[in-house]
Amino acid sequence: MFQIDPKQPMPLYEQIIQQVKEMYAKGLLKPNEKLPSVRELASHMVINPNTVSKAYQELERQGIIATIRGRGTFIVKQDIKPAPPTDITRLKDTLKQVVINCYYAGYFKNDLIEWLEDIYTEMEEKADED
Amino acid sequence: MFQIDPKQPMPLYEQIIQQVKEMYAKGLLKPNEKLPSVRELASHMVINPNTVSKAYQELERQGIIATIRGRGTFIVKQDIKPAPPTDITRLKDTLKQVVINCYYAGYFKNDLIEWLEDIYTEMEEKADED
Amino acid sequence: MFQIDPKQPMPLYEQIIQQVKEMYAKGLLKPNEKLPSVRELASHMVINPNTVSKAYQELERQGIIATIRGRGTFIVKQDIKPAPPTDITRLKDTLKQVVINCYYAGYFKNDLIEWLEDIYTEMEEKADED
Amino acid sequence: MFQIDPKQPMPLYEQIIQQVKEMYAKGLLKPNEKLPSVRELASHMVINPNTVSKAYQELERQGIIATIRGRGTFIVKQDIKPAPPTDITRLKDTLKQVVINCYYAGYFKNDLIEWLEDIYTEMEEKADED
DNA sequence: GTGGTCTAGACCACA
DNA sequence: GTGGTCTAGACCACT
Repeated sequence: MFQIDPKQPMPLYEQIIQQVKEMYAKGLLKPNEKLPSVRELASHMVINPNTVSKAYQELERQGIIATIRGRGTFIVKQDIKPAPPTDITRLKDTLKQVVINCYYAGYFKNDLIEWLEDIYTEMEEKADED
Repeated sequence: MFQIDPKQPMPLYEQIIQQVKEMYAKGLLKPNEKLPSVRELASHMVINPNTVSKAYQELERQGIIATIRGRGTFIVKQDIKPAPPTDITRLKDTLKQVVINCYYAGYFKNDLIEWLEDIYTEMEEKADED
Repeated sequence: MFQIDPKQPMPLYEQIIQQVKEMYAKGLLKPNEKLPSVRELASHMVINPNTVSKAYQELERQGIIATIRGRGTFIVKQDIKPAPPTDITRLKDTLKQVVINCYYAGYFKNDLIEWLEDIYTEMEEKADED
Repeated sequence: MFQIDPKQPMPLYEQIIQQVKEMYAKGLLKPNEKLPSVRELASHMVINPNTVSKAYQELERQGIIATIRGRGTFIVKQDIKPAPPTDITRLKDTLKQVVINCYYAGYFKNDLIEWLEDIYTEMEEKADED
């Protein structure tokens, strides 16, 4: 279900967060769907339960999921709210960094737009499969 | 000249690296141009010389700059070499994360393409000013 | 385990790098084996942790070891990839310098070949002990 | 005549030393032959005279050259004296490092022996040309 | 516990 | 003047 790699620079708990968000964006996780429990996921991924717990807490803080005591953790229906300008600036900055590093790798505007198309196509395909 | 912000999550030395790469990509730094000395830049930025030194060493490792002993550090002419596939995968992954986080912020394909256009326009403008 | 000598002209951190590479080449360090922690090695060698850290970071950059966050650093399985021509030229140059300095010390081709034999014999012996 | 590269890690003055020693070993410089003056060589190489001076001083210390006041600097006839054991250990260590770094570059005993043959062949050829 | 970052300040080699 | 190395000691993020 989830794929994480401890050797990657991104923290494990953040890899989990990204995966959940990605799966929701792709439609692989629907609102009200139940997520695996912390212990279940941790043992399945062979990582520390605290790490999974931290990911879930952060996801809950972001309003992506909600835990109901004694029942489990569930995906929450997202109402897209306009993000604070700080976040948008951060996103643009990250994008700019990608652009610059692509420059040094020999990839330019058209390549990046193509990559974007690919990513969105992949997301929609997954969504249609359901 | 350089602008860094200690409050940002990105390490100071990496902010410097990004700035140098950005300035070169924009044409604000030309090959063979001398960079400020480690001490100079450090005192100007009010940070520790070691931090600047670390940034310069990493830039040298990436082949962006070269140090000539006792003389200083200089921008190196870039021959754009095809990046290893690992790096390209990393770049694509970073882009995918931006896409997903944009999804939650209510920005989609067209917005991102527009942002890309803006970034490239900004880069070319700077390059033309010389 | 490791032996370093602060009196030698080679920087401490590079001595560590060489030792790790030597031990791996000799088979004394196996893939996936854990290296001592930065603090552990530093206190054992009576040097500053930063120095060990620098050595480990450079080894990671060279793909010899990998760090897993919060877990430690581990030897990585080496896939011997053809080195860039620049590196080979550097190796040949270093070898040439050895030859020249041997000339002045009164040692010539046969002596050097004998030394090479000795070095390779030593490496294989260690490898067989496992 | 001499070729030096300020971007290489070896100090300029040591590059000069190595070149002189190499040329003597190859027979391109004969005993009693006059070397260019410090200022001459410095202006020809576009480097600081102090750097050339330092190289010459070190060469003189090693007994490779001798300066006669008012006359110039001359190559000294080498009587090969047995090197102190410390130096031999250092040479062997350097050789071992080359071996280890060759290991990671995918070159092994036979390759190194071949390289050695090449270097000695090159030296003898030059010597015969005179 | 692990490694990563940063500071302050020292000393050295090189040009 | 330049950058490189090393120390001592602090703080942080991650597991």
